[in-house]
Amino acid sequence: MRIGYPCINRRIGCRSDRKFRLASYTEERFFSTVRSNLSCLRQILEWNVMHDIRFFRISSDFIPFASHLICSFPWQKRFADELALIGSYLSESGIRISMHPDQFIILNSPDQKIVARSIDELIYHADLLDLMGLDVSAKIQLHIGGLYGDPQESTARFIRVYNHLDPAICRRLVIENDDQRFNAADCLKIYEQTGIPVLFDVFHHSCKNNGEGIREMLLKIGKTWKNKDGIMMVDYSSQHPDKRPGGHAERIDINDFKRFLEISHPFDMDIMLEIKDKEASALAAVYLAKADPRFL
DNA sequence: AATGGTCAAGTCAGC
DNA sequence: GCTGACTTGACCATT
Repeated sequence: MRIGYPCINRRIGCRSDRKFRLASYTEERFFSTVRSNLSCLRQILEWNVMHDIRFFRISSDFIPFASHLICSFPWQKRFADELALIGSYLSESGIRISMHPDQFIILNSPDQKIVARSIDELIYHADLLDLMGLDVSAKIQLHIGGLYGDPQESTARFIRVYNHLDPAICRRLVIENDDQRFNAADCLKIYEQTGIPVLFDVFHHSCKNNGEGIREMLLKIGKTWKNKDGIMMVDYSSQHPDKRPGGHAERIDINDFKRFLEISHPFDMDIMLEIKDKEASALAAVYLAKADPRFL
């Protein structure tokens, strides 16, 4: 079991998700931003290793505008060496990576232009992980998309698009239940028709479910991950007391997390903490897990 | 130097 | 039909 956090380390003093405005795009700006993101990612990863955190989500902004028309810079070639270097560090340190394209990436949109742009963005994600030389256990997690007033047809559209995707995307893509539209059971149905592993978001499941328990879901979902995919990834968070249902907590609720570990024991999984204070909660979670020999 | 409106992209609920 | 949430800060024009 690994524990990780997404994209940002708040105490290290640099960011690997720096970007800039489209209006100020220049090749120089692009180049220097990517270089700075590369250098910071390395620092974050080293900090993580020092603190026994071996699961990390790389921000989709790592290469800003990578899939945008404006970006004609051959970043794949220019940064191949640097990316390979990061990749060997990841492999030798046993760090697992995930990526999570954001809400604009929708494969089941009725609008072909949106689908085409989304696929371009997924190609960028796959390219990045490929250039790092990571095996296919490094995953790209995506929600199914919109309902468009007809969940069945929207699901069918997702599957049709998936069946025509580049294999470079397919081998890394996993689908995640969301808190409003497609729940874990919906994802499992899509798995049955496509074989796409399901990434279980425990918190989203508590927001939208068909009454299934967590253990029951973990048992089913664990089977959707084949050997080459690695052990299942799970997203964990808890409810922010003041926000709408689905709002992520500011800090980890350590008792709730402990309960989750106990409920999920002995399933082996890598847990991504989607909590606002990032590495701080990850430290607390790792500390807790280490204290109990059942979990490590 | 400080400020505050704005930022590539989509969907959907709520007004 | 428009705005805000999702996420989230930081960019950048204006003062």
